[in-house]
Amino acid sequence: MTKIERAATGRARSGRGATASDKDVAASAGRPRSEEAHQAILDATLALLGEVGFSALTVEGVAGRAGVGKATIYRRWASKLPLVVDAFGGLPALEDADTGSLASDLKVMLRSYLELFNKTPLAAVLPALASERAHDPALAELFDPVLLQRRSPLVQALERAVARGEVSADLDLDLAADLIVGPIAVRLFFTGRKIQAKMVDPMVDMALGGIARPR
Amino acid sequence: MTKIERAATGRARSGRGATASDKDVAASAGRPRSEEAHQAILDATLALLGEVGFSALTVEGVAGRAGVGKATIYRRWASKLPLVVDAFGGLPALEDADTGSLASDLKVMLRSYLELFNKTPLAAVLPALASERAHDPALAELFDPVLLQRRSPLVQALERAVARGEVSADLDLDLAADLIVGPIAVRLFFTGRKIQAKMVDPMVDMALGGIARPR
DNA sequence: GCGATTACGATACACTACGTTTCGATATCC
DNA sequence: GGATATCGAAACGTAGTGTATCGTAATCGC
Repeated sequence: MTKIERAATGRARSGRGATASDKDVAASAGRPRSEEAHQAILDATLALLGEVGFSALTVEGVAGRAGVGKATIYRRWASKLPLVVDAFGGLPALEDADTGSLASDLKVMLRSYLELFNKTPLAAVLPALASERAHDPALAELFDPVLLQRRSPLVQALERAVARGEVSADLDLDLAADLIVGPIAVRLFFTGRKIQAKMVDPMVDMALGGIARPR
Repeated sequence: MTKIERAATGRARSGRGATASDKDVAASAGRPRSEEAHQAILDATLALLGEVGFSALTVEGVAGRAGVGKATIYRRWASKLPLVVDAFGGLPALEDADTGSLASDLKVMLRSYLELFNKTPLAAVLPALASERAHDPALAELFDPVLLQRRSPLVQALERAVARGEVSADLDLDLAADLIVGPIAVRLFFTGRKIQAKMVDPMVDMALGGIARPR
């Protein structure tokens, strides 16, 4: 037994929801899959993503860091890609904020979102997965719903604003959400231009000018 | 000699501008580097990027497609990354359009830009390079200026609008440009949501609402 | 308890691509 | 015509992939 200490886990597999990227479901008899190993693999994946980035990430490296055999990883994920998708799914997403006004909601949410980019390897994961999904339909199926779900708090804030009459009811909320996160995505991913926390207010204000109903 | 037919090229190296990703400048004597090989390599790189994407792109594959030895590639580019950056630089960029109004300029430019994504492997190249630049400062130095220069027509259109008084003179043009391209980037790269040509008008109108001076 | 079953970490394997180096041949400069 | 640098081709060591197999360990059904 290695560095992973195993506690009694009962029926281990039932402890987590299927992620659709698990390679196959194990039979009911025999030794259950180690939940500790599973989490150690995901943790090591995220840590290495932050340290070396996506393309330099190797399954061998993850196995070594997690104190796990390579076969244990391949038993659960078919390749590096779905593994990273799963690890990505474990990263914190946008936290909803309901402060009473759309502008304030957005500013709070985006400020805390920017912090996530400093704490997590989000900036390394997102563009890497995006570049793969174009040529891998199977990956797109895994990745797209996870991604869209991550920005749902943004859409919820917009829906509240519609209910309050802050924005027009016939607004395309999906497009509006893209308008809000677009500048951040462009700046963070495609160029090295840092985003200061104090830049959030003008960004939101500029986006809102186009979204809010004319006063 | 393979499929590359070599014409008389004179001093080959002087025919193209240094791209800063050339590995080293050759001395003045001896056989000059083949300009045909150079172009064949870049063409093959772009073709393969479109076919198999970035991560599945191999230098061996490029050499084979270009009818060139691997050493010929490594003599000019240190690795796959700067090669792709150079090939990326050869892709067509935004075409400036000066129609008299900002809204019209943007709509024309973005519509033709969308066509580029259907004709070129832009969607495969951009996120891939973006994900690498975060962990490769040398790549960032090559990539960032090329990328920023590619959207300069957008900024020029905004400057014309400022001169015409269409938008406020104290507008942050850089941020405004991000607001315009942001939704397109998010939709094209991070999700599979296609962008119809008829969606350009509402996108521009929504962005402009925040950018244009209140009427 | 006890045997059947399954996962465990470790290791060996064939395979592929990388990036380097060597080769004889070829093209250009001086 | 000699010096020099590039050419395409091929071989090389290195590293990671994904599979298979080892003996061990954990859980189930009985």
